[in-house]
Amino acid sequence: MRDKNRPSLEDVAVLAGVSTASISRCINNPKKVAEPTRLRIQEAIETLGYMPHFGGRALARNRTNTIGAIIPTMDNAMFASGLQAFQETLSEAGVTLLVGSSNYDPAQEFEQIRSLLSQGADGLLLIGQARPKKTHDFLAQHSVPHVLAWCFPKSTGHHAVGFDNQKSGRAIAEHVISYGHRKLGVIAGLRDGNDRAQDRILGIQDAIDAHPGVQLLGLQECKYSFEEAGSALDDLLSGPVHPTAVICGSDVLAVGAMLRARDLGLQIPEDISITGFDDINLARVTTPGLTTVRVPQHDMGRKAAHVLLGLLDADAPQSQSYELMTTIIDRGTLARV
Amino acid sequence: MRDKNRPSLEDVAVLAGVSTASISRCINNPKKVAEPTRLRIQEAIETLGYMPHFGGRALARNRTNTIGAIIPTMDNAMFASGLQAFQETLSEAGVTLLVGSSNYDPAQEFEQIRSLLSQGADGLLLIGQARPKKTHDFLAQHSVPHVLAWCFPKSTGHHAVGFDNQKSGRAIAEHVISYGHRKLGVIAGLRDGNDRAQDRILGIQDAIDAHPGVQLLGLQECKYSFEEAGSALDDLLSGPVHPTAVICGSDVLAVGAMLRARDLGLQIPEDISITGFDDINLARVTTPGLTTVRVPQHDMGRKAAHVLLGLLDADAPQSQSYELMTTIIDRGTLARV
DNA sequence: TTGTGGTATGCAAGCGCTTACATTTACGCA
DNA sequence: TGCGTAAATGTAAGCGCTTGCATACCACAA
Repeated sequence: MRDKNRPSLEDVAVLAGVSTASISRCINNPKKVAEPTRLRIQEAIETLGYMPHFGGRALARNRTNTIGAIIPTMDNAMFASGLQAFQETLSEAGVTLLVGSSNYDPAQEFEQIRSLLSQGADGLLLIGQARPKKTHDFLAQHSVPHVLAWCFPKSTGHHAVGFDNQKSGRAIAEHVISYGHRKLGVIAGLRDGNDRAQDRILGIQDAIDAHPGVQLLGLQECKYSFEEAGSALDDLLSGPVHPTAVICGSDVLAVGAMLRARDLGLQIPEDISITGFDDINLARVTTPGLTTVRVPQHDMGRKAAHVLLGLLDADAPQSQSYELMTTIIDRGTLARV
Repeated sequence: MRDKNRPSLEDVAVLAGVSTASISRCINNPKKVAEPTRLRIQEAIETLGYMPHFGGRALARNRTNTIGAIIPTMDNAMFASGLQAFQETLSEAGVTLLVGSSNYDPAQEFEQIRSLLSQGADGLLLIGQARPKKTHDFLAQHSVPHVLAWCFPKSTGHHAVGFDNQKSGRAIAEHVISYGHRKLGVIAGLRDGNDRAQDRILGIQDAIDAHPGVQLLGLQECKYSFEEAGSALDDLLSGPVHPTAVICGSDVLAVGAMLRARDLGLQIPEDISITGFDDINLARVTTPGLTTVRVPQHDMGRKAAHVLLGLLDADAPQSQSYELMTTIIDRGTLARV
């Protein structure tokens, strides 16, 4: 099994004329080694091109310095940019990122959790709070340090760095209502297994309930794609009464609806108002710009990394959860009526 | 060091009443174990919630089943979606993805290479071909299996899955010229250390050189952000003669230019034509839709994964390189003059 | 009965690194 | 000079898993 080409600690030790222990110390805790020895060792490492063997190290330390993240998909800029910030922050701390994707499927998520864990992840970043009991049990059984992002559960004992989807959903709906809209439509992501989508809808519903006279003419669920959102808009417009505003559960959905509306010859926002959620790049680019809810993706990623690192650092002050605030960005897709 | 809570092979062996060797075999090669034993073992594994220890396994096998990818940034949907496809494909093969990002900086890339390798990556996905000698030497010294994506070098002995940036750059420029444009401007990414940006420019230059009468009025390099691209457009428009078309090195740049053009009160494409490169979601969403070069991001990610997996599989037919084709997508930002 | 070949399992030697503990060395001070 | 102490280094025992080799067992043929 031994790889003849790869130098081991042993080899370095021989070259430098010291024991393997000293090399190890020199690498992990340079102060414990005398200056001249250290130089000799460093030179040996250099000339041999030595790199510690990951397996050996992980075995001896029972720690990999690796953290896993499982997100629905990197195809949504939302998660991609959060992940980018997450990775950068980990990297600064010398920790490496393992990535898995679930495609919004709890079963796949479970598999990825298993997989990343068996790859030695010391901790995990997970999106949202809703998951099958099986998954929860698994995390508990193995006492996996993990933090949840993109949500902020009030109750559970999980660590979380995110925002309150329901509150934010309510906020954007209130905003729409405050513009005078009374007949609303909603295009949301598939709720099943997706608490973020679910909570946003709940929030919207809250707002509607709080305003007598405001009615929800239709609620469509669909996948996060332009095409599906377009069809959802079709359905919303198929009834006898049309909504004056369509609140969408994500920017991708909103943009899909906008594209379809344009194809139908509808002016935005004159003929129909549309709002998004997330504030990804797309939202800045449409004409008119998309009125949406800004989610602090980078902050979330960065902060989640800090919390997770804190969780793994035995002598760090116990990490907390952080609730981040969302804000409404008014661009041009919401009209006053 | 021993983690009291974590069951080891030993524990399972005791419970199942067999040797550790059988357990190991049962996990890695079930056929080598008799039916009844296998069931007994599986039950033991189940009740203990046993999961193989990564370090032990990596040490014994000298293989981690992990592959690293280092991309400039996930903040660009271009790379994010390629990475998504890459990850999915690896996952199907039971391989886990490690991610590093370089922010277009060769030094950072080198660090990430070191880092991922020392985390045990069996192979690497890298973007583009241009890198410092130091990096090349390092890869060679450690004989790291790797494949290059987003490029298709003709000469080197590297494995690659990508496309010819120069050819594609030339193609889009020819396209623009064929529409009658004679006064061109270019907004490109920073060339330094970025062969994709560089090659695209070379291709554009090729096309210009091949058409006497066509002139390049200005070439701006900038970071991949809307704002910088906007400023670049300003600069392009600051001369006495304005370009009738601006060829951009990426969709992000093109969209940035479009936004600025709009702010300046210019109609696209009547007053100025703009083209992109990549064909990310953004390009479908602008008004009018962005005329751009489609890069098969998903295919590239998927194929790169296959090639890399092939490289690592000792008894696989030797993997090849693949050149993928780009196509020009005509939307609405290119006018005939 | 014995021999033969195949299959199922166990034994034990690593894989490369870390670290508790033992040993050596150097130095200051009585 | 001798002793105590601290700093530097060495020794060796694991960490959990894989795997070549040895062993045990069984069915069948001679």
